[in-house]
Amino acid sequence: MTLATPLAEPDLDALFSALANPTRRAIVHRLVHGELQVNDLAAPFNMSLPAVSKHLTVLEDAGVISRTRRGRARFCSLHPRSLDEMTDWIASCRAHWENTLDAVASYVEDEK
Amino acid sequence: MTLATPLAEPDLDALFSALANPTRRAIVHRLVHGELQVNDLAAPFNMSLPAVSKHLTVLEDAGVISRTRRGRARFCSLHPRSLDEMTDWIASCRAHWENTLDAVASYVEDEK
DNA sequence: GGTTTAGTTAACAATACGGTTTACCATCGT
DNA sequence: ACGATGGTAAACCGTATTGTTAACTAAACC
Repeated sequence: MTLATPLAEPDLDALFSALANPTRRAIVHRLVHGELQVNDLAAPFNMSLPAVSKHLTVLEDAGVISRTRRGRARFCSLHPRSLDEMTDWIASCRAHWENTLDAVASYVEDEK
Repeated sequence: MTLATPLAEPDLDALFSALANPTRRAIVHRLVHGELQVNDLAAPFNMSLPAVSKHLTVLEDAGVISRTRRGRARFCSLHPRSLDEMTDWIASCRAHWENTLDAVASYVEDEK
């Protein structure tokens, strides 16, 4: 039997909460087209640079992006692989769900 | 051109942050096997009933579950459809990303 | 060497989150 | 009618989140 107590899944905590913020999702969508330096990345957002920098830290800690220094600029790039962990979790839900549906279906079938 | 300013996506905010908590993910996983009344649902968790009740409210507001009253019990059931919105968002990222990879690949190809 | 450019760190404020305990309401059983 | 059961609401507390401004570090340019 599977345990209901929430076992530690710090990656998923960080991943889901990283993407729970619209600014951070917009950052991810911008980075999908290729790497950008922080200034260019931050330009369209209506907030201070430190605020954007903090969002980048959140995304980096969650493993969604990485920042590397080149000259005096920092370039941000996406780690799309990290998003797989989330879709895997959701897929595992759906798998169980569909098993349940199948079980119900076959039960109904047996009743006939 | 797509706008970088984060347009309102309240559903995604609520969905991602609903699943950013390990207790709430465990609740979802338990409900995947079928509906449960709040007491049974809450039993394995090492926290008070009001705490679980609040988590259920968060999940309900995010559209992940619904609670219906039958007698004096409240039964919780999953709305797996709601999870699609998240996977759609992630898929849209991946689609852009793969377009970018394709573009790079064909660029490299052209260079040869 | 001094100044500009790029970005982070620090300190702070307001609000949200996640838990508690107590009080409450509604339903069932006797 | 009354007590027990199932669950939510209210009030509260500590911590985390999201933003601000000001100060700082590091590379680039003249």
